[in-house]
Amino acid sequence: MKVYNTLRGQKEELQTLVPHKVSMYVCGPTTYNFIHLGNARPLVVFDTVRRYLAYRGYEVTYVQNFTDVDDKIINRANQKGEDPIKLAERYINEYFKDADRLGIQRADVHPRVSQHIPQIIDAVKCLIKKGYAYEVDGDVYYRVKAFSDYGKLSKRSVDDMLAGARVEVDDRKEEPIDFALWKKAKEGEPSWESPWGEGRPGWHIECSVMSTQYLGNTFDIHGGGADLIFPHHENEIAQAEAWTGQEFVKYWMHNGFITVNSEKMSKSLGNFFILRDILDKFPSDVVRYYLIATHYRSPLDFDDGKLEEARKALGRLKTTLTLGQEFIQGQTEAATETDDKGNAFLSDVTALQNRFIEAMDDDFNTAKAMGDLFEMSHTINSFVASADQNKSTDIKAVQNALDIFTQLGSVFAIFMESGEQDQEGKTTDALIELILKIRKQAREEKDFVLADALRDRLTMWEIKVEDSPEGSRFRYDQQLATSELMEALIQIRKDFKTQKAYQKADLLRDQLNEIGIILEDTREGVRWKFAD
RNA sequence: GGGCGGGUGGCGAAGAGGCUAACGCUGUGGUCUGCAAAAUCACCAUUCACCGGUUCGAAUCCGGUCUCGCCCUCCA
Repeated sequence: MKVYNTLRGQKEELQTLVPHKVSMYVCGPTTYNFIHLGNARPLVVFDTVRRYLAYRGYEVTYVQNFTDVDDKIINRANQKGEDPIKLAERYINEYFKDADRLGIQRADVHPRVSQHIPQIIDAVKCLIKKGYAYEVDGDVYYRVKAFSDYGKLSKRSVDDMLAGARVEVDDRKEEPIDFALWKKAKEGEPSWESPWGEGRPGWHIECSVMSTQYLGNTFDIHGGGADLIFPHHENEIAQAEAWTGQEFVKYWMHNGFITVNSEKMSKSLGNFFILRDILDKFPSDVVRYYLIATHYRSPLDFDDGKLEEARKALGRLKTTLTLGQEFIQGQTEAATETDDKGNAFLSDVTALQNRFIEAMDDDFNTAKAMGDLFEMSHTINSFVASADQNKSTDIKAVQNALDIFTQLGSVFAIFMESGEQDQEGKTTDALIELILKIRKQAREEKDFVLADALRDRLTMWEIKVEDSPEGSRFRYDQQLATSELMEALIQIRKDFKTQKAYQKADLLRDQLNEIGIILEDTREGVRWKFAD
């Protein structure tokens, strides 16, 4: 298995510290706002890495931090007149809501800066003692020149950086590139007691301290966005390796950016999209598919059309699932063995599974692996189309193939169940069923004008209707409002009445009653309400 | 200015020396269907920014040119 290591700029064979175990740390968000789509990319990317490693038999220990002490949090809290730690806490909770919706597995540990102050102080003390840091008037700075490997991750030289001089000049620092480990307390900021007086940690020290605390002085994988390479990750190395004297991280992984019109999506440019707004418009597995259909190190351009395309593509994979499950459904007896035809089919499926694994083993090539999944989809579809539902060996073959297909899909978490349907969802489904029932009758009566009109109306609500000899099936992705469907139904009933088909109109009213909806005819029109 | 990574069909996106340049979207035609949809089958890049070179052989390696993005400052 190969992983691209930013540290050496090449793909390397993954050799973990402990065989069959992987320890990984991913930089989490600074929680002062809802996360945006750009923040979601590393979440999904590294969640996928984690899931795949587990699929390959690794036991993964996963740590992701929260930066809950930071300038931005403080600024925002002061604006709102709120306690900074409380504000950060609030957004941590919001973060979990979004991450859960996206199907991100919780980390084994989610450490927060505010809960690791003593350990951070110890680390700073150690760095001072070893000559890697110095105190100036309540502030503590890292002495970059003391760490000879500085720049090894971001591949820049200290001399170049000093020459660059885009760094803010501060006379109290020995060198402009020295960075803060501990900041002296200012008015209105959260602060803690330390040997250098009241203050708070600098940004970079937290990750060095918390990652090594939970994963050891050396651990396997450290992930994050490419913009963290410098200075954040470079500084993490400088801090951790200086005080432990050991290699900090074996493999550094960095994801590329999401762009909008080829410009980086970022808070400072203001061209960002809040994740939950997107999740309100598109199902989370579609968003996951979109984020993973491109290799994690490549830039990824965003617009609504991309998600629409993702929805269609993913729909194709899900159709295979539906088709396959329908084929199996109701068949109690599946053979224990498959016949020659089934074996040939299954060996095709297995070959594609191996290609999937090969692709993922090559630095998590999700784009390639996704292609293999589509080919598997074709293979299964065509077998199902030609298979005999009365042959138990065929049933068995489809079952085995679907097992493989869903297992690979679960590595990407793209076959998410819609979850617990709420009351409104159930009513929605019942209403659609009702419309289909009316349509079925119309078709039996060869009233195709009505049948097509009904389908058109459903299509208008973006509900897809598919007829098959077994009956009609419907699918829809977006959350539908009951009120919209009711409008359609009321219109249908009105049409019945216009045609003087009163029996049908009355029947429809009774059927709505059964679902728990009461119609009231008034002079102005028709009103409806839920029965209690 | 320095560092890093790109430029592949109408669009998105794999491929990193040699099988027909994956896969998805879009489009076209056939099967199926009351008509559709879904499914299915077939077709859609003689060519991989450009110019040279290495090689029996290059989209893939080397040199140059053009061009785009990112980092060098808080940012995933």
